[in-house]
Amino acid sequence: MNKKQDLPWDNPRFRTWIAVARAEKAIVRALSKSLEPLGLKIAQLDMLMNLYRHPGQSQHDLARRLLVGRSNITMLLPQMETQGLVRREGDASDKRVLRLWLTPEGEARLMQALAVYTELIDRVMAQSTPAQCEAMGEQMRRISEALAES
Amino acid sequence: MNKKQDLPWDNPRFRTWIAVARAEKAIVRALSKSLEPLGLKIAQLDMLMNLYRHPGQSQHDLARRLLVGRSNITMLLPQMETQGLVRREGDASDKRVLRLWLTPEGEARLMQALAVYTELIDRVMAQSTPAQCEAMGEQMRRISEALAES
DNA sequence: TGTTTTTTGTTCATGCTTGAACTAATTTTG
DNA sequence: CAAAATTAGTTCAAGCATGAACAAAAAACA
Repeated sequence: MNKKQDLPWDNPRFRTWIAVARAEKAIVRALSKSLEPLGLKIAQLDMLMNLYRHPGQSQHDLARRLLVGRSNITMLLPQMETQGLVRREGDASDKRVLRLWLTPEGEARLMQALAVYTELIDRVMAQSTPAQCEAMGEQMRRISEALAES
Repeated sequence: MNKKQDLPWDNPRFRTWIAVARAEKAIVRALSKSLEPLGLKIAQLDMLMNLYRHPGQSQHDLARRLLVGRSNITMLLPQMETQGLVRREGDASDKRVLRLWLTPEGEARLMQALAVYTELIDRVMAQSTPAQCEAMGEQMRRISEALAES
């Protein structure tokens, strides 16, 4: 009945999760700092990326894709519009929904930010081979699926 | 000059990072929900875990280990003391530092929470072999190191 | 058609985290 | 030893994310 053997620190899966959480936090901090000169926050960059890939989507869809609440989008959008990065337009056939598009300015800023972003990620993951990265990404996607089902 | 080839979505490392970030967010949400019945937030559990492994450490050390600001510790501690989970005591030889210990109650609560925690992690990572987990953890630790150096 | 239910977006109060400014204690330096 | 610099912890205001309550619009239903 050695209690220590039951502690999660001896559990490989648990130790891995701790490492993931710490690395994620460190990357987020580093990315925040790197984006500062561009006048962008991570949440804003996430929005820009999503709007680039899914132009004209509604606020509801955007919230779902970003895994945030709808109110979050509402609170964030005015800043983006003020900066001239995003354009918001009412849907013709459904007066409830507002559809979102990147402005040319928004797309340009996104490209600048992506350069910074990929530089950081490439640097940070440089010590893993592409195959190792691919394997890791696959495991992570399985985790997301496992949690989405429940 | 195909612009698309420069986009990060085609970059394996970048795609891996996106998967990591999404999985991390999903796990954090799930863990939050699971801890609710125990009356613990994740930040509090992190504190308990750290105090279990490093009893008597100062608030400054704790903040550094948790990768949070010192003020964060100051703001969080009163709740923990009120709940009777943590004991705070002035250092004899240095009147600036306050040292922290788990109470028996705190240790008991920690053990309950760890059971919930490991159950979640084990379930979520069940589709990866221990070897795969170990490899992933190793890569993540390398990332943390890469960021700590810079 | 008229009533109920669902959906979209907003508002607002709450809680968490942060960083800057501050006090007190300690260490370093001249 | 005295002055300056550093360190530990606190306070406070600001920024963000969240969820509940709400209004308007649309869809489902009878």
